[in-house]
Amino acid sequence: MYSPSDFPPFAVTVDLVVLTVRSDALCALLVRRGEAPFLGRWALPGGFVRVSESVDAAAARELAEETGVTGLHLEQLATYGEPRRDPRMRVVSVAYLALAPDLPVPVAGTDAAAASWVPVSEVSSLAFDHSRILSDGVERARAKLEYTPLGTAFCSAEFTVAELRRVYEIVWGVSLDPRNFHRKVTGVEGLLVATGETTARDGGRPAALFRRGSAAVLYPPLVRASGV
Amino acid sequence: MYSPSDFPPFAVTVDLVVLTVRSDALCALLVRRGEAPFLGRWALPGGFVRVSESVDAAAARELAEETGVTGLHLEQLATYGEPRRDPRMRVVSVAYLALAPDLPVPVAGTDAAAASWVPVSEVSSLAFDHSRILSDGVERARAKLEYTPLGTAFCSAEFTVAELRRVYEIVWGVSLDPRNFHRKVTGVEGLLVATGETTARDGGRPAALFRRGSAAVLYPPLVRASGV
DNA sequence: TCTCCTTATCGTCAATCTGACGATAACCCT
DNA sequence: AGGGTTATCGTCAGATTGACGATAAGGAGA
Repeated sequence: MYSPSDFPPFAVTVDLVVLTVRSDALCALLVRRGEAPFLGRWALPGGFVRVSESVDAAAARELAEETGVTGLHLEQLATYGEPRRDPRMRVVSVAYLALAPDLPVPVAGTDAAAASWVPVSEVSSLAFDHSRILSDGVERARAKLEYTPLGTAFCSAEFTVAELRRVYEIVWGVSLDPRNFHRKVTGVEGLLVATGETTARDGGRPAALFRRGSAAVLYPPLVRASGV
Repeated sequence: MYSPSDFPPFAVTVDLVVLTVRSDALCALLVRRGEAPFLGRWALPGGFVRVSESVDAAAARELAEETGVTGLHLEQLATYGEPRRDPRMRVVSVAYLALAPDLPVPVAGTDAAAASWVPVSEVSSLAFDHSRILSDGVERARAKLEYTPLGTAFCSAEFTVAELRRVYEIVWGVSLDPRNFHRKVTGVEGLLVATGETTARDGGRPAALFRRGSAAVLYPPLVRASGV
């Protein structure tokens, strides 16, 4: 199989689809490219995998560099390896999906130009094949909200049912019945852990605060395209 | 970001998790390594991505070479990039999952040593990190049977409800109620298209033959761990 | 040919789940 | 105190589910 002598050399990079929910929109973290090709164009944050570093570790490192935060949910999305996706050389890019709560500031990247949160609905054409990667990431996030507790990754450590519902509404682009959503979400085993505290962020009746539970899979799932 | 001059070189390979259902077991296609390291050990089929070829195309090519069949379902599984997964050099491997109906013969690979179908329950430790890749592939297949029409990829072009049920039973390792399975599966929109023909393969009442429909997602899904 | 065996397919029924939506509860503001 | 707002609980009819009975339609052997 492998023959160490004559393998064709590739560059391997990681690209990050970092999503958050802020100001009523699903936003992605984008950087503006500071060099050719695609100079001045928006792109996904990312960079080379180092020789002694695992690909996963490279993604975590880039994520920390870009957001200034560690501990975010990070998972592999897919690998993109068309021969001509980078005009300069053969680059295979492993894309990762990260979900973040509404972070204080976009954090200026260490190397990249200005980084900022852009609503995914307003993203036009990105550098390289990054538009494709972004939409794959968004679709993955949408799908995962159905059957995993990933929606909570968009919330801070403690959150209310209404905040979680807003996440679902914004990511899915639908509106959900607050009463049915409350019933379902509190009924899913291991999704939410009540802290016992309440909060009154909105003038209405104070809402109970929850922390994410230990469930890895939602059963029953929250189905998209339904009145929930 | 990218700086073409000083990128660290990697070898990029594809590894294939090819699954089929045969003789009452979920089986994977394995090859026996003909060279060091791991000489004589079982491994997943795979090989180098060529310079001018996309990663997806490399996977499809290797799959055709190994099985002698084209047109199988093939999807990206994940990418494995630990620094020391190959003792000789830095190799990043993009793994693919392929599902095949019970193919006539294991087909001797062009370059690899003998290939054969091995029940996944009997697979012990494979070369490299291939055990991990295989179990990721099996888990992906199990999960995808729930909400995609992928079970049909294990069947030939025309199949009966009972054949599809056997696929589910074997892959999930459970036993399903034939009556409820029949009701659900024929109730899912776009999953099955009746051919109008029947077959009597098993002594019992002849079963209607179906072809896979156009549905990409099963709604409602067939939930695992239930009496279906 | 008739009976039995096997598998396919259709029905039934109670328990559960779902979506729609009414009713309260508990806060804020004026 | 009254009105506005959000949270949470309840109710109810319709759909879905799992368990399982009943019937259909073939083959094998008596």
